[in-house]
Amino acid sequence: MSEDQRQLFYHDPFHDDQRANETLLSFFGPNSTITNDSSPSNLHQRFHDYMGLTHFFTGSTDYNTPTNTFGYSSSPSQLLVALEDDQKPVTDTGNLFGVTETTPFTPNSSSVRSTSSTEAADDENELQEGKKLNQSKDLLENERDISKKVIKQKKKDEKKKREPRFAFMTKSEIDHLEDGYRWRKYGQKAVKNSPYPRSYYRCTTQKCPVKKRVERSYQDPATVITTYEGQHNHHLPSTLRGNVGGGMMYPPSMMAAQGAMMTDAGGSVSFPRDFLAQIPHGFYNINGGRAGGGGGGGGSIYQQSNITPIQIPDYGLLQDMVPSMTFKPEP
DNA sequence: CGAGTTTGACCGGCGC
DNA sequence: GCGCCGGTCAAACTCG
Repeated sequence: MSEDQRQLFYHDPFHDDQRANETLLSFFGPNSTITNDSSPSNLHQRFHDYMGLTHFFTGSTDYNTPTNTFGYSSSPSQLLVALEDDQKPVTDTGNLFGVTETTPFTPNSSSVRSTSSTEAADDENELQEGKKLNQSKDLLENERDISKKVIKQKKKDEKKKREPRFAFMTKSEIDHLEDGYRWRKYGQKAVKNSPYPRSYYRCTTQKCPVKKRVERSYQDPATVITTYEGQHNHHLPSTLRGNVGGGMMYPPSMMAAQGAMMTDAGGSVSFPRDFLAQIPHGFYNINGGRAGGGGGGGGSIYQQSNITPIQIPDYGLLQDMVPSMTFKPEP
């Protein structure tokens, strides 16, 4: 790997701060070797490397797949790399976005209460009225204290056990890339050593725990680093960009690509569909704004999406890796 | 008027 | 203990 590559793939987007455990992974998986070699065998290898990540992406429920997490981009951008929370190879499936373990917390007051209620019963027989009042007062306070402590501890634990994260870099002029979900900005902070601020977004869907951070790389201002945290517990908002929640909206060229790949021998996976579905931002884009409005005829991804091809140093263009996709602009 | 954004304040974790 | 920093809150504001 060249130094450039290393920087591109292993640069901590958060400036190597305490989140050093967030490792930048190649979009094609940690073990993939990405070169400019676009020979069929190599592409096959790339594909399988990628599919490792794809399987990781694929959740058990529809809305937990990155397909839905990322939704459908309408921003002119291009995915560069993806990174994931842990350094370990991406092998687990379906847990990328945090999975399920968000157990709703209820302070353990029931046990506290049962204890206190028995004690209170004993007290009834043994203590005088005033004493009883004082004791129950104390008990109440104790209960409160315990609850507070439990809540504090729980919060601590929750912090330790951070939501899984997934981050990726895109080339985009737009900071906040459209991904099909609705986000509410709840904060913005200046980033140390960077002229560009970091924005904090929360999914606007009720009780959805997903957050995302968006910041521009100070090393490459054209690069936007997006970090998702948590897992959507709902489908894509159907009101957004037409019926995105309901079905795929591939451009004709992609459908063609899908067909081409699905007939490909040996592949047990429906590559283009899966692949495209996993692409977070910008490979195609229903845009230049709205899917519903765009309308119109077929054409290339570029034509439909404003995607500008970019050359990543030392890497092939992504369309080299995915030759079945119609990446060339139509004349 | 509701939904989303802005922005200063606040809080907790962490390193020194 | 103190200061720094990242993350979040919430009041004020904007926009459609």
